[in-house]
Amino acid sequence: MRKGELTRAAILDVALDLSSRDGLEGLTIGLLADKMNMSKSGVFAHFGSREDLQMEVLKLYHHRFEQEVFFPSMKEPRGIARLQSMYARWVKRVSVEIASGCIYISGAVEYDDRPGPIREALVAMVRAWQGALLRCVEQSIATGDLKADTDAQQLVYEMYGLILALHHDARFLRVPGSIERAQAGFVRLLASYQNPAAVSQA
Amino acid sequence: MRKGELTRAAILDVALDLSSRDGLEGLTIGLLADKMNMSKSGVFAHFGSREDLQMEVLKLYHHRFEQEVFFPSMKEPRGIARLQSMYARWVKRVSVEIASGCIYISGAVEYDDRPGPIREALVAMVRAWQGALLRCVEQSIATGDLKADTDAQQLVYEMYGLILALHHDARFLRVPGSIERAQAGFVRLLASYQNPAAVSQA
DNA sequence: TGGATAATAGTACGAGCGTTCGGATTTTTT
DNA sequence: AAAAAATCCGAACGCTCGTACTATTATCCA
Repeated sequence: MRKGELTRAAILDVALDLSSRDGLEGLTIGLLADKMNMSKSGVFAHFGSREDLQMEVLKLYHHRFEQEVFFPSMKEPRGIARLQSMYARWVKRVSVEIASGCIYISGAVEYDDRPGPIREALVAMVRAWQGALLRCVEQSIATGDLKADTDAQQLVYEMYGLILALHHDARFLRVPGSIERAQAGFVRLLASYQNPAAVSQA
Repeated sequence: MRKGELTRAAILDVALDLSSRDGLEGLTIGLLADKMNMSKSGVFAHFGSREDLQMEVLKLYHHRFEQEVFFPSMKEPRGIARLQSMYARWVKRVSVEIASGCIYISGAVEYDDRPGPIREALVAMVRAWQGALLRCVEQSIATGDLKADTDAQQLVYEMYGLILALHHDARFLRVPGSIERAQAGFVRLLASYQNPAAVSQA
């Protein structure tokens, strides 16, 4: 009972690593077993199916993302400070994932046309994150940090674009300095939407 | 001799369709043969290997991208007009690919950690496109359409981000209105970098 | 029109995939 | 310490994949 949960957690940890590299759809029980020095059936026994395994990996990734990016930022005061914290932590996380790969981003490509529970879960998670960003932007408008006529959805859209470009240029093209571009883009983005009154205040 | 080339072209056409949907790495000779009402070996005989087939599909995609986006824009006069044409045609193309998938974008995820000739070719193509955008931006600076202190690389980075966000939100999340967001983002982007003198001129 | 040549089909192989099942082994509980 | 239960392994299954080889059919050129 206890040992099982332990190795199960260890398997999921390695599985998350492999999935980051090769994608959730590239995750293979055979390779996972090798990395764990276990038999295929031994690994398999901890999950009812490969799909269940993928789902657990996805949930684990989601959990870590929340822990590293979302929750710490919620401690910041509402408004632009929290928004900046969210973005900064997001960039930091993706920067680390330049070496390993980001499941939200690779998953978006893998499951854009592959129906099923994995896609549904993934969509829900990304939507939740975009929703969190949206609420934060709306609060920033309410506090007066951002202009009153700010299109919140548009701002979130462009923030997401900066992150996607970071992942693309840094991980795929391996262009140096992409992190700085992601940061500079956000600064320019805020400059467009920021309330002039609040700027001069700060 | 002649009929072979004909069916070969037909195979590549269908292969491009399948690759757009499932990715180059998801392209399968068996499925391709089914769609062509041919045998696996019949299809296979036209290409020395699956990798050669993938390479040909990639070249075909590149060719179509050039025909639809790059070449027509080069007829526009240098400067911001050409840049706008490039972006507009790019958005238009990706808009169509919302249903089918974009190989440049899906390929960036599939081959970000998979070495080999396919990756090399893909990187070269994307770099070439970004290079074309970069030159166009630099010309726009030279003509005075954009501010003299414009960071050309940064502008290209952000343009690419807008397109990636379009593909992400429209194809994966299936959010309506993403095309308009991509266009609005570009307008705002130009407003940031555009030469005030040129703006009042226009 | 015939003979060379190209184009396609058919079959088979070996590898890897997820999955099943029975038994051995270890861990936990009584 | 004995019984019960959880854990893991090994082998095998059916499937799909890319590829190789042979044979048959269709096409092209003299």
